[in-house]
Amino acid sequence: MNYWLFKSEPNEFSFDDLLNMPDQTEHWDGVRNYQARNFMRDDMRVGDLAFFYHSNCKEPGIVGIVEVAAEGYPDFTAFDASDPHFDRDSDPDNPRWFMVDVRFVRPLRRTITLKELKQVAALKNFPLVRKGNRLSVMPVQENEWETILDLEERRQSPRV
DNA sequence: GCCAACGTTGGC
DNA sequence: GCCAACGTTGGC
Repeated sequence: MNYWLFKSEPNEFSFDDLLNMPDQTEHWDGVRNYQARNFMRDDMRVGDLAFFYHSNCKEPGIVGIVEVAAEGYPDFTAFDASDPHFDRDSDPDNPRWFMVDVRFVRPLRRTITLKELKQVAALKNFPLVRKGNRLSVMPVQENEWETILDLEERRQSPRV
């Protein structure tokens, strides 16, 4: 089993939006980055757990946990000329972009902010906290996953 | 294959 | 709203 992190802008699609979807599940469409695509197409398995991260908002941070509910399959929004993520070069017979389905698991007890994550020595190599990072889907190492869950139980920025 | 130009991401 | 950092594109 692997761990992941999904970024989303809450004014586009928030963790609460996922909670309100039928079956609390939604496809993760619109990823147009090859590295992120490869994770979804090749590496994610049903039951993998992931953090849900709110980006480009007032308080960027991890707000909840989701699970992979369906493994990689073609992102059909790439074939829809009316969709903002349309890609005329993605051939339905040889799709360029893939997505998975994610299902709501639980909210965190509190938002773990990017600011806080950046202060944790054990997360030094976590791609999310590295300067200029733009990956919207990324792996989380098991020790990083546990470090972050430990932070959840604390009231404020710890020294790790 | 190099790299400048461009568009996008996303924190601040 | 600004802008640094990044990935992609396309001319050569």
